[in-house]
Amino acid sequence: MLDPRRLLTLRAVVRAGSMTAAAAELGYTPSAVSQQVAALERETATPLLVRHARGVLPTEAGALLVEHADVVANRLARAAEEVADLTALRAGRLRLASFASAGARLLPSAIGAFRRRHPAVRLSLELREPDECPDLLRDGDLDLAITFGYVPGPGLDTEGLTATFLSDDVVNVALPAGDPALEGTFTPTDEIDVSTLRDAAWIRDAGSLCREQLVDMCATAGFTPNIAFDSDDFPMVSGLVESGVGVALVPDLAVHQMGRRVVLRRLRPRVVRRIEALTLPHPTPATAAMLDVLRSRRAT
Amino acid sequence: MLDPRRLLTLRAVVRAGSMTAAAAELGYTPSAVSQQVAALERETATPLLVRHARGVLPTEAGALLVEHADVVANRLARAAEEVADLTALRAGRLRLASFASAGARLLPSAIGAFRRRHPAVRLSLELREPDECPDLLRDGDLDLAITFGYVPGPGLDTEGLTATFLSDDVVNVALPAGDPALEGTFTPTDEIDVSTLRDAAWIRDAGSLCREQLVDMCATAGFTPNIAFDSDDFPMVSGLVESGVGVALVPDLAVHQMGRRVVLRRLRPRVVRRIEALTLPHPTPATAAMLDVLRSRRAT
DNA sequence: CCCGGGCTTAAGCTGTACTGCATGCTCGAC
DNA sequence: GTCGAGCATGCAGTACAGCTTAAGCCCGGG
Repeated sequence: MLDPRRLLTLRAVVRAGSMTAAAAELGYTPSAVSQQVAALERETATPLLVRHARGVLPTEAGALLVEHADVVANRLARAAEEVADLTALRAGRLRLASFASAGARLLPSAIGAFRRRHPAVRLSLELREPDECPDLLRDGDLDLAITFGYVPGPGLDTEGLTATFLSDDVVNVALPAGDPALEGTFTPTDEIDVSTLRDAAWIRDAGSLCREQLVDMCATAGFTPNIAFDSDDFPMVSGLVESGVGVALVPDLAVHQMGRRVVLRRLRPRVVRRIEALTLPHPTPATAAMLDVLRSRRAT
Repeated sequence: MLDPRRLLTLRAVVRAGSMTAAAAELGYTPSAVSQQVAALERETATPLLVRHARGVLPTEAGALLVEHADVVANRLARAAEEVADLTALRAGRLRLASFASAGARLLPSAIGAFRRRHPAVRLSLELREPDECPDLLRDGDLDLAITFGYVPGPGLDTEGLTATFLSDDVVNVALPAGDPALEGTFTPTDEIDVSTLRDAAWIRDAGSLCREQLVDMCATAGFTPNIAFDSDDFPMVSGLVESGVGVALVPDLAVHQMGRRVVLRRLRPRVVRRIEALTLPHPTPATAAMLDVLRSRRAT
């Protein structure tokens, strides 16, 4: 493989028509350029220039090398330019992940704002459970993940990652509408003590964190929940609750997926999902920009 | 424009998966590689690698640069390879020039032999008068020229060029077939003294060297020729001679273009066109190969 | 808790490659 | 013919880029 440095000086020489002119362009002395070309001719064991009284002309081999040098030079210039585009957010990509209910409720408006500000950045979003995200981030398969962790609760292993608090998602319990007076209301009015639900049958969200959370919460209250059903779909959970199969935990973000014949109550002690944005500690420009957007939404 | 050297080490690092492995491949210490990458990150003001416990992974910018580096590396390899092809005559071109009669008689078999030996070399041939060729060669517009110079005569200005003798082309005088006994013979048998032609009308080859040569020759013999006609076409010259318009100088190489009703005689003093191959002093491989072919033909 | 693999940093050295200058060459002008 | 301008080149000296060495740090695993 030829020395690219020398190839580029050959290119400058041929374009300028003389070593002296090329040297002036490159900020060198003619002697330096001459030595570079001589070195390249040694490398290729081929004369590349024919020396004239008033400059030089390329041989066939020289002209061939200049063509390649043009491509190389263009690539080097484009490479620098594209990296600049990346940092200026005139290009690039942002790979997002989020859990389902945030993807549906929280992200769309943020994504819209981001796209208006940086239309050239390609966005992608995949649905991921919070506990999958840290490894995906660490492996470089993801740029930003919207996750949650239950409070109280163990939280995620975010070693080596940066977590940005976004909001708290309060968890309710969904009850079948036994009292006709409550039908049609989605606003959680009264609180209900967890221990009250000691004997209830539970319909459980199938997400791995939610599964554990239910068991942990009940253990704290001193009992083991009776799991009647696992489902990963809130409309279905809603149907099961309405049919009287059991009760279910439903965070605020998923409330809109509940049917009309379900009653929601706050829990006591209060259970919250802490929603965070997870990133690598040195975020890419696009990632940082999205964090800005998310933080600004939080304020409003 | 980025430093291509550093770009290529970045490529090696990403391909190897770690700086240490890349260093081993490149024959450097890990420290050297680390410094190169750090320099590139400074140049681009962008992190290019994310450091892990067991190696490194490229950031988006890093991956982008590696793509460009791949192209650069391929080009550098191809460039070296194609230059090697050129010197090994597996590629390249050979631009020939010759005067008309050599192009028709002397070159075809040489070109055939060359093509059999080096089929990958692209050949081109243009018709040029000898006095045009030195400048074309010096300007790099030509690789090899078949030329002639009259002996005795001034010869060409071949300063800075290399001339390879190929053959001597003896010049005859073409006379109208006044004697019916001579009709139908093309073999120049007897000689004729130039001074004998003092009063003849001349049909002159229009080629610049031939025009002068006729005048010079006659001046040496002590008279000025009476030019009746200039033509650049030997069949036409032949016709004019046959019609009795005048006499003409016809070298051996053009004899086959003469009609049947023309008589040819050697001149005294003998006039010869010295046929040479003209090249630059450091011929390209293809040019050298063609010189070999021409020299070997000369021997046979 | 220690160990090992890997990246980084600082310091020092080496070799590449640039400068400066003298030389040789060609061409054009006087 | 002589001289000067413009250009390429070679040599000696030098400076700096980039390498090595050595030490340190971080992280993950036994």
